[in-house]
Amino acid sequence: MALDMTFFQDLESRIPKGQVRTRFAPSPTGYMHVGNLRTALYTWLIARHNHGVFILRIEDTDQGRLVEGATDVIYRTMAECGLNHDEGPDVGGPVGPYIQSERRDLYLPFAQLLVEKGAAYYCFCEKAESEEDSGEFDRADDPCRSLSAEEVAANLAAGKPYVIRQRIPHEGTTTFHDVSFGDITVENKTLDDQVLLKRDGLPTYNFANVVDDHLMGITHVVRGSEYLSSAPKYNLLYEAFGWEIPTYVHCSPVMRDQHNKMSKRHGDPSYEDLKAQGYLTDAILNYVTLLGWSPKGERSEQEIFTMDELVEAFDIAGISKSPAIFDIEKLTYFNATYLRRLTPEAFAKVAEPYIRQSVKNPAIDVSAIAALLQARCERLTDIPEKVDFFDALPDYGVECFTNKKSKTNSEVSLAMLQAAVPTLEALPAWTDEAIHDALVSLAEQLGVKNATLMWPVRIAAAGKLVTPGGAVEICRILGRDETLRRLRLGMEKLAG
RNA sequence: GGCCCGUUGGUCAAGUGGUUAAGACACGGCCCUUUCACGGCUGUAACAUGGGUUCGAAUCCCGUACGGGUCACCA
Repeated sequence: MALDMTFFQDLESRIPKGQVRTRFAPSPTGYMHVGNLRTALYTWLIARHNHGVFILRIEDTDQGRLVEGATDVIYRTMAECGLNHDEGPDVGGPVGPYIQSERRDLYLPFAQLLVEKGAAYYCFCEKAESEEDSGEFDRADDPCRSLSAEEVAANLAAGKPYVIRQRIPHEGTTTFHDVSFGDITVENKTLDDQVLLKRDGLPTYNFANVVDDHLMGITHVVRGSEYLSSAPKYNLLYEAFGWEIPTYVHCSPVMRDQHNKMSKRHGDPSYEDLKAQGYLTDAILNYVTLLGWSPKGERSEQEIFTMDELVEAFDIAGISKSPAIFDIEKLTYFNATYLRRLTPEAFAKVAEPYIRQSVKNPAIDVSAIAALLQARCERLTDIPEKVDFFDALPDYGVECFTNKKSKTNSEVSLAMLQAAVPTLEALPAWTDEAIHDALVSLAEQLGVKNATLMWPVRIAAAGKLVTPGGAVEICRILGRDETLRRLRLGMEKLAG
């Protein structure tokens, strides 16, 4: 079964020399967790920083774990995050196909090539019998490892099912290099003769990776540190093929706490969950990038980066070795910062649906409320409960009128409202400025500090201790009639 | 259990033999102020541990502890 190597040589010739090529290769599980997102981000960043090519490859060699619509989640998330790929299943490219199941016929010849070279062998053993959980790793030699060529040929001719295993040397050590972990050496006797080609003819993840990464000209392999221990076997494979070994970039996991990785199982949020919780994509990306990576060079006090700035600054050497705990508090800080940096118009646009969740009254100016909210919310989902009072005056108690710092109590508040109502009623214009000036000068006339007048007005207008915006803005948005109605209601409460 | 990896404040982290051991989040205080925020200023807080090497170790070596990963015809 001769392999047409000229085909592959031709493929390689189509990849420009020296071009940095990275790939994000998820298996379609229907869920983009934070660790995955970060890996995708780093992979993309490495490609863009080096003006290279970013490839999306779908690894679906596990027929038992296919999830309906799962690739859509991947495409959607990548697109939403701006992690655009240059080559992939949907956009094509010179080294496709980009879905492993569509490349299934490719792997057998390579496995056979390895057999010819003596780096792999056919194994006809029955499927893993009783898990003899011996506890200790014991590389008991597979009997098929020493089958003669004739025996193999006979078994093959008899149509016996088989797998192809990697033949790992008994002696010596293997060393590989990782960008952040440095050189790691292991003894070959601790490595097992892993399966390369499964009984169903599909490659295992480890084999498909080596073959595909080579055929796709991948220069930087970015993946989770859980693959660190299989890296030596990769090197042995590359060496057997005579292929150039790519640069390895292993990333430590994103943890939920000291002991556990972030996981769907524990209810940790995925990218989509975070979106649903009111987090902005840019904030998530900024935070996640800094979770396990830090910019080189001058100490920066600034942690807010645009994607362009990240592309510029991203340096592989800045990736850290130790696991990082995901801190929702800090993500929230980033989100708040991004929210504040939006233009007022952009903020109003993203905030409107949330404001409308509790403010149904069409007469209310939503953009005016948005303006009050912009410096006051950390997550978009905080919004509805902050502005519900615009629609319906809450049932509040008179004790709300008492505030030490503003020097108000029930008695004072009643007097203030009695003075405020006619003043506001007589106002020629209903604007922030007009209301503000009128109330401030009223306070001056009454010989009280601004707060003494503003506090009762705000309480009566909003029926809430804490509100976005002050008395002036709230009255303005409520409108004259509703404001006066509420202030009079407050007076009744205080008088009664 | 074997093998591999990791360990700087509560969290993210800078640091590659000589620093008063950055910075960010969170937390405390002060200022601003019409509530709450925003903003500004400021404070508390760290090199897991024991041995070396060295004139000098967060930085290098060895051990210990703790944590993580891996040991599939899953990825």
